[in-house]
Amino acid sequence: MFSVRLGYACINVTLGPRARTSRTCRISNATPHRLEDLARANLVGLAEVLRWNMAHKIKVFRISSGIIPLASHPLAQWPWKERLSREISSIGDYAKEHNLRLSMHPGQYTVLNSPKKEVLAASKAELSYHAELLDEMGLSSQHKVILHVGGVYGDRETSLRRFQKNFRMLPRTVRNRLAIENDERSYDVDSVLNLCNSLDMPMVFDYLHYKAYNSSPLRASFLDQVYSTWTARDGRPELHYSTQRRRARKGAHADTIDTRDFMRFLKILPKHDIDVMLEAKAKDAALIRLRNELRSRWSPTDVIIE
DNA sequence: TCTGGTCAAGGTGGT
DNA sequence: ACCACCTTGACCAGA
Repeated sequence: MFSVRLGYACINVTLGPRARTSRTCRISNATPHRLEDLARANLVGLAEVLRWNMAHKIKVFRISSGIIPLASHPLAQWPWKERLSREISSIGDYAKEHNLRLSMHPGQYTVLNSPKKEVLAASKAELSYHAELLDEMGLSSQHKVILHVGGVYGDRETSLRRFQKNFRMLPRTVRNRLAIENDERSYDVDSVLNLCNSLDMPMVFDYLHYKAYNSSPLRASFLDQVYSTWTARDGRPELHYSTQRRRARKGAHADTIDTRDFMRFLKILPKHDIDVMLEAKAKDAALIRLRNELRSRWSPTDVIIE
């Protein structure tokens, strides 16, 4: 018997615009006062989304990187941690009280293995912001910041070594938060698994990226190796799952999750508790639809869908 | 109130 | 060489 908890990323489409969590502004309009108003409104939105999630028994959620707008930008600095400490810690308290799993996923501009020192510096600042936000919430290192390896720059091996070197230079508090995810064209599951083993980091397995990159069928023994990168400090393994959008670029997310395909995926899984982050354009609505369909069409004896 | 151009930012792949 | 695309759309000026 094992448990699969479902989650979704960043946006709740049911609650509507009031519960947005990524209000932002342009650098040209950014003042400390304005940034603070936006961030505070975003945190109110996040609290509302988390309450909605609890009312719908959803315990896994990705916090938008835009929750503190422009947080790592050198021209938009203000003491957000002090100014919003009450709001941030109250969200953390709520998450701990209800045993929520929160994660974050910096965007494509965060490239830890870039050969350019300005890009590396900006990436370090962005990773620190992510880690500091979760730290301020008082959340353990089970609440992850999930990163891709980055660019290839014509030489995958050298670029992997540069990732290792730069990773080792990060503060411990940031390193303990990080997990690495396979992508759809540069670093496949094998290279990310090797990298994670060499750095003692957990690996996030992304199903759609795997399918886009690899032609071989997924095996439970491979997922066992992925799961073994997660220690007690990291919590249960987190996986990403999405359905390919029809007649679209390879790797494009569909609006919803294909239920039959997800059922096949469940049957492959090792008997181990996990969290699955669903990446679908319909967000919370896609999660609820999938969960309802699973419950009505399938009565497994060894999996609990939460 | 709506819309099209633009926004902090990097790297890749298709033309 | 240029452009669209992506994580996670959202802002804003001009109508």
